[in-house]
This record gives sequence, structure tokens and C-alpha cells, in this order.
Amino acid sequence: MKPDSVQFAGEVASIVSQIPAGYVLSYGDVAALASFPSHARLVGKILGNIGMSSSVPCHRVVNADGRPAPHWNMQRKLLEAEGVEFKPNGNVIMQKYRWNPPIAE
DNA sequence: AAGTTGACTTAAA
DNA sequence: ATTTAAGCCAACT
Repeated sequence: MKPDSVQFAGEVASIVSQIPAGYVLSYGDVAALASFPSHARLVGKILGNIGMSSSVPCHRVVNADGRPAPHWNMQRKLLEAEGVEFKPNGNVIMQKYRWNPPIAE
């Protein structure tokens, strides 16, 4: 099934909105939760689109390394405000702050 | 229509 | 540690 941008965006927005403060999720994870494990890149694009005009906490979504988006600077600061710690190299401590999502079906 | 790009991921050099 | 390669697939040019 092809991901309708509307549906996919809706799923992504819904999932990202459910991320509790102090936790992060990778694009791949969000994509997988949205039922499209191979559209991690699309998640980023969608967040870029909706994040500017929606209440979706797009700052809680990072890449698989736990590193904030390459285009957006304040993200790290926002995560720090959520209580997320960073490694000296600038990566989030994923093994500790990676959100454990509810078992979806 | 065809080629390029990218807020990705994993692996390898 | 960093860079490259390749897989990935919708959106963009």
C-alpha cells in the first residue's frame, strides 16, 4: 500500500505527539510505528512540514544515532529542557532515553 | 518523464 | 574518529 501523504502525516503526527517528555524516538521507529518501516526519510520531511504549524513535538524525534536534525539547531536545547542528557559528542544517550512505545497492532 | 534530493539506516573501509 | 557505499522510497526539479 502506498502511503498517502495525508494518512502518513497523520500517523506520524499522532505517534510523535504520544512521545512523553524526556524521551526520544528515531525516524525509523516513528516510520515503523506509522506502519512504514522504510519511510524514515519521509518522516523527517513530514515533521519539517507540520512541525512549523502544529503542536507536534518534532524535537523529540532524532536520527538513529540520537543526534538532532542537521538543519535545526535549537532542537538540542529543547531536548535538554525535557531532561534528556547528551553525550559529549552531541548525541542523545539513546539506550537510556529511547521511548518504549506501547504495543501497537 | 527522468533525474536528483533527503530531518534515514546499516554496514564497511 | 570520519567518510563512502548501498539500500531505501516518496517528494521535488
